[in-house]
Amino acid sequence: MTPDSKDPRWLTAEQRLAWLDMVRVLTRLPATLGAQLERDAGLTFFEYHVLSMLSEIPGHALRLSRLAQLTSSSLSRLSNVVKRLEARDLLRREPDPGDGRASRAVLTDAGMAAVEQAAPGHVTLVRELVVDPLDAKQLSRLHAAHERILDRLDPASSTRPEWLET
Amino acid sequence: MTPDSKDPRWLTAEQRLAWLDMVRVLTRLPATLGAQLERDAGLTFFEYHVLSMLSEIPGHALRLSRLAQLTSSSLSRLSNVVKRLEARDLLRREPDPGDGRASRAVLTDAGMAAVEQAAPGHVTLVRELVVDPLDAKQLSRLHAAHERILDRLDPASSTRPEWLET
DNA sequence: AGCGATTGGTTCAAGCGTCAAGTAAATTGG
DNA sequence: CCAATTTACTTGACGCTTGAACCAATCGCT
Repeated sequence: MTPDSKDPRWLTAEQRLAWLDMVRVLTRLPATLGAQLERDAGLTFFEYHVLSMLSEIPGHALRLSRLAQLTSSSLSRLSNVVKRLEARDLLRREPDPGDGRASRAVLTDAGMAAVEQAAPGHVTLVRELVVDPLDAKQLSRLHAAHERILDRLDPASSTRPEWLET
Repeated sequence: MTPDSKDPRWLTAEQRLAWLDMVRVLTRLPATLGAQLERDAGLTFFEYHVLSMLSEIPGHALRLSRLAQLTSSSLSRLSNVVKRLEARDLLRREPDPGDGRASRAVLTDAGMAAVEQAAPGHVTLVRELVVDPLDAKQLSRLHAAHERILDRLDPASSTRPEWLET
C-alpha cells in the first residue's frame, strides 16, 4: 500500500516510469527525425511539416492563420518560415481573395518536388522507429491513447487537418 | 485491396492517421508543459528536466557529459544552460575529483527548492493531459509502446537514468 | 454609417540552440 | 614514455523562435 497513491501531487511508481519514458520519446523522436530531414533534404522538421500540409490539401493553398494552427506554431514563427521558404521558391504568398487582411501560402512546383523528394526517406525512418516495432494492434492502441491525450491538449481539434476522415 | 500496402515508401491509411496524431502530440505536449513551467516557475522544460535529474540522483551531482545524455542534449547546449542556472544559483559546477577534464553539476539548496516548488504544478498538468485520460491498462500499454520505440531510438539505453529500477 | 474591438499578418530585439573551432586533460600505442 | 588520438567541456558566430509592438482590414454594435 503506497500511502500517497491518491495524492494528486505525485505519480505512482508505474505512472512515473511511463511518464519518464514518454519524455524520452518526446525529446528524442523529433530530434532524430529532424536530423534526418536536415541531412537528406535540407529541411527542418517544421519546414517539412508546413510543406507537407500544403501538399496534402486540395489546391495546395492555405491561409497562414490556418496553417499556423495545423502546425501548432505561432503566427510569428510561421511568418518567418514562410518568408524563408518563399525565398527558396518552395512556396509563394498570395493575398486571400475573400479577406483583405489574409494571405494564403501556395505550394510551388518546386515545393511539391521537395516534399516528394524528402518524403520517402522520412517515411522510412518513421516506419523504422515507430511503425515497425509495433504490431497493428499495438499501433492502433497507441493511436487511441494519442486521441485521448489530444482531447485534452486540443479539445477544439483546431490542429486537426480537415481533409482527414477518421 | 490497397495496391501499395506493402510498399515501404508509404504508410497504410491507419498507420498514417496514427502517425499524424502522434506528431500532434509530439509538438503540442512539450509546448503545453513548457508554457506552464515557464509561467509558474520561470523554468524551461529543458531547465526543469536538468534540475529534476539532479534532484533525483543520490548526491544531487552528475558529470555534465552524463547529464547531457540523460537529457538528450548536446554538451554545448547543456554547457550554456548550466552556465545560466549557475548564474541563478540553482546549481554549481565542481571539478570532478576523478577526472581533471570533467565537471560535475551539483544542485544547490535553492535549486532543490525550485524543483520542489515547480514539481506539483507540473505533475498536475501531466496527470491532466496524459495520466488521467488513460486507465491503468492503457497507460501501461502506452508505456510498452514507448519502450519499443526507445529500443530503436536509443538501443544502448544511454539516456535511461541508472537509478530507475524497471 | 461610424467607432471600437478583433483578427491577420509582419517586424524587431532579445534569448536560446547549433555547429565548428578551440583548449585542456586523459588514454592509447609504438 | 612520448606522440597521436580521444574525451570533456567552453566559446563564438550564426540562425531560429519568441514576445511585444505595430499596421491594416474587417467585424460588431448602435
